[in-house]
Amino acid sequence: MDQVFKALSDGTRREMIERLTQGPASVGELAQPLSMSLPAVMQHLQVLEASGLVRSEKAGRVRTCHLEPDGLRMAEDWLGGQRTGWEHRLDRLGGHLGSDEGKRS
Amino acid sequence: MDQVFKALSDGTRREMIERLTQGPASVGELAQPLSMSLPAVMQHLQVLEASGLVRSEKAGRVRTCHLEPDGLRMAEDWLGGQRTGWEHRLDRLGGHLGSDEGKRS
DNA sequence: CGGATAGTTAAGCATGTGCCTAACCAACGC
DNA sequence: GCGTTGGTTAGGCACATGCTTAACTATCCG
Repeated sequence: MDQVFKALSDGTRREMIERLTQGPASVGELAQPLSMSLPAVMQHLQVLEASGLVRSEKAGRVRTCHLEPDGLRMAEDWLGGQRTGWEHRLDRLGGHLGSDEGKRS
Repeated sequence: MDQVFKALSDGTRREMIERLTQGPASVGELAQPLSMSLPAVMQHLQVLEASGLVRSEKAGRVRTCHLEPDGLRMAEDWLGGQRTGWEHRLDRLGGHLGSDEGKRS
């Protein structure tokens, strides 16, 4: 979990993820819009893989990376859990707080 | 956004957040279960406040901290957006497999 | 007032992070 | 084979992070 949020805490890595939502990409393709050396991209990629957010396989001399959505979901679940826990507490705490009610996802 | 995920990327800070879902707490109360000096907790608190996830006010000599759920929701939304974007791509791809004539980005 | 309580500031240290360059390896294409 | 392309490894540098202790301020309580 640490690793997931740490991976997400860098803007460059989030850009890479956004790129990967549009479909798989090679390391070079990931690097192209990033104005950054290839080794730097590699390191970001390693962080993303260590976190479980991204997986990649090498075919020939090109490594193809794709998203692993379970990782995103895990982070999303933790966040949602905290938020709903908080909302639940407010419920228990007397329901007439009024204005922000009935909204749930 | 960077700051939100950076704040969440540390286990100690996530513990503090979990604590705060159960209701407001003073700095000392936050520090108690953390086996860590008070200044260290202060620094974590500053990170959390800078990220917008937590807010705190000082009354007398005690500072009371509480969660700011909009921050959590923002992070959750980004994650959800990526995931649903990815799922949507899979949808488009499911109709006619094998033809990849869409966007080449 | 004077002491205990709650927090804050300052300085310093060890380690981690993000980037670079230079060199290296492994497919291709001819 | 030989050069080119795509990726990888190694080493290093600048700065950020997470923590510490020591000293300081500000409130409360008797």
